[in-house]
Amino acid sequence: MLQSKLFTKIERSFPKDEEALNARFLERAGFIYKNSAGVYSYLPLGWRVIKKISDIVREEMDAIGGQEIFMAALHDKRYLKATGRWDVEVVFKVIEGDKREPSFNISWTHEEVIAEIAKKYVNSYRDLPFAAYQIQTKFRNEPRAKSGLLRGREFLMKDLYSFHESEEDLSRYYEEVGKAYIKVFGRCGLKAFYTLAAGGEFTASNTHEFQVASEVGEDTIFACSSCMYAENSEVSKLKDGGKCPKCGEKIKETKSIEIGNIFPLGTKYSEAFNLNFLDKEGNKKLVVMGSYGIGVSRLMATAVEVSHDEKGIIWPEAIAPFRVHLLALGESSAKDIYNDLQNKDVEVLYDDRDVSPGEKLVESDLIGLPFRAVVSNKTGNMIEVKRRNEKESKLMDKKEFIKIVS
RNA sequence: CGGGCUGUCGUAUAAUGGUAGUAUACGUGCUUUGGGAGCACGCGGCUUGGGUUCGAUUCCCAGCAGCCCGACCA
Repeated sequence: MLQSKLFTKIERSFPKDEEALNARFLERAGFIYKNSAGVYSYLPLGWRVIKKISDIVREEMDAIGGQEIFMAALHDKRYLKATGRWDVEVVFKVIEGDKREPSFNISWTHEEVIAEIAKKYVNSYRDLPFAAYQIQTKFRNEPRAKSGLLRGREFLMKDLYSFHESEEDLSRYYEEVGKAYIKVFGRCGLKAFYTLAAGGEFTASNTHEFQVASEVGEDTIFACSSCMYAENSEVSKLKDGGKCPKCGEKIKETKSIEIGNIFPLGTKYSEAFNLNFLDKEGNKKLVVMGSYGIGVSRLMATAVEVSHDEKGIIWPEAIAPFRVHLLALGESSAKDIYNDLQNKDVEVLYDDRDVSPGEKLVESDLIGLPFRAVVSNKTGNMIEVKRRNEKESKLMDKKEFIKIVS
């Protein structure tokens, strides 16, 4: 993409009303736009990141048999009333000025909705197990939105739901999902702790969260960085400096950001919706469910929080909006290199604007693409290539450069 | 929802009870080109309502909005 065509621009200064680093960088560099507190729009650069993350999530969910769907965001009150969760909703009045009681909520989670859908198709043990997921906007009536994209009233979430004939089969799948989640976060450049936690609104049993160590996190965990096991301080009996119950290494107390969670739901929702099946012996049984979430937009913010320097973002390669930032300084042109990269399907942002070298370099650091390639009258026929996470640049010819970034 | 702080050109800021300034962005022209270039000209602003006052962007009250702390929470 030509940077001169990008409709967003980079601000000279940080927004005055944001303290959270993810919001400061992402807003200033034009990745996102704040419409209201905790309500953000994704602009071209930001949406590219979201798409990268979503694609990784899709690949890993598909790999464990998840079938992608897209459910309604407006939920009649009967759904949440069936499970006694109607008092925690974000309500929606269908007609403005309507004085009647609200009868719909806007989606904050989909256990009830998918349980009802599943009821239509599940009759026999032969129909189980299966899993379905979606990536969709979730709405939460947060008393206090904060920390940029980390806690919004509206956010993007991947939610996966699984259906089983027994607790044992749920456990099997639950672990499979846990492993897929570690893969997702790893591919996104994040080291996540597999963390024992409480179930909250969703289930009475213990659950697991995926936590990324960060000072700005809202959670406190006791974590073993040797085997990546952790326990949330809400439920843990571990101590800072104690021994990891899994591998015996030292436990450290740390603040962390929750970027995913997995819930063994049991039969709470299938009971509420009479989601039954007949087993091999012809006995009627309740379907056993699990639900599994990844905060897609929160993941983007987390990547910024854990990967940046004083000059800007340092995107993990797999989720960077582009792979290469190509800068033409001064009178020079990098049009031919740009075309070559595009022919090789290398995602490149070409700064072809008529602005000073300093401005291009500063803004390039802020945007934080993995590779910066500079062409100027100093480089001659060569290209100065620098990785965003390294200090030194290298001069190389076009052939070598294309080989490295392809 | 309780507490605190803050609302001034697009952005970031300054001053002021009596004509609101600077930087940057933007427009025009010329020069310039390796870490946010220079000159000239131009465009553009006091969150809303009430109160005090001859006069309020400024002081007071309330609302609204944003951020932070707490409670709550993916």
